[in-house]
Amino acid sequence: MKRKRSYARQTREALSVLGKLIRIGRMERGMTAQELADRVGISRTTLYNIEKGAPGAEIGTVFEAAALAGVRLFDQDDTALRTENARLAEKLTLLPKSVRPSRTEVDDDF
Amino acid sequence: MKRKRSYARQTREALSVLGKLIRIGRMERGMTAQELADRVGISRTTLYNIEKGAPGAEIGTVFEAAALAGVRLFDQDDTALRTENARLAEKLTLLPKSVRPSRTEVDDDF
DNA sequence: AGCATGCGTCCACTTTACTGGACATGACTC
DNA sequence: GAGTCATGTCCAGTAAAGTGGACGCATGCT
Repeated sequence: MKRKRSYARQTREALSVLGKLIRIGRMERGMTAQELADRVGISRTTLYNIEKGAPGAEIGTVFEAAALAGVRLFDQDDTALRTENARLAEKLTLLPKSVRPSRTEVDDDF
Repeated sequence: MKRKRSYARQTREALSVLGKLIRIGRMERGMTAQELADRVGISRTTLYNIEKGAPGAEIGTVFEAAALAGVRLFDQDDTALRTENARLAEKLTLLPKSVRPSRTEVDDDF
């Protein structure tokens, strides 16, 4: 049977960071949670959990969401890894309390 | 209901690469599939699927396996990302057909 | 060669994540 | 303030992932 698991701190942090990267990438592209969820093919609830860093989500959907949000993942030559992520990561601490893509203009620098 | 999904090429590649990194890291540490599975708290079957790059696996267990196998994931300052992975990635193409950690010596350079 | 060990893979059963809907809250516009 | 839109969060039903066991095969040891 499937058991409830515990995760190392490093694992939880990685999940949290990836979730935030996805959220930042999504907002930068002016997508609502619903829009991204539709493109990935999951419910908004699940995307919300992914962005929160839930460990139970399927890795395929998480990676797909990341890809559609512009987050670089593991590549054959993983030199490409940092390029985009590093830029996004700079904004990790700037996450607004309640996030919502501006309706008046998109692609602002929030 | 849960639907069967399709994934972008980029997503499948990321999954495949991560799986291989885990396998390489595990072998470098002289761990059998069973040992790593036990430490993560999953079955050998599931670990096998993860190393194969199955998109359905839970991201928490995949990241945990990666952490225990020495693969660096997403960090707060993601400068650390490449260091270890780049070294492992050099061996991506050298994967032996049938893998098994040598019993006589561990930590060899294969 | 014979034996032991680890991997590749299948299957029926069980547990879990995903879903869709619903409701509250926060933020922006008029 | 009223109206709108996006997010935060909960829940019961349902489909899918995880499990343990089993079997064959490859590899390494003696």
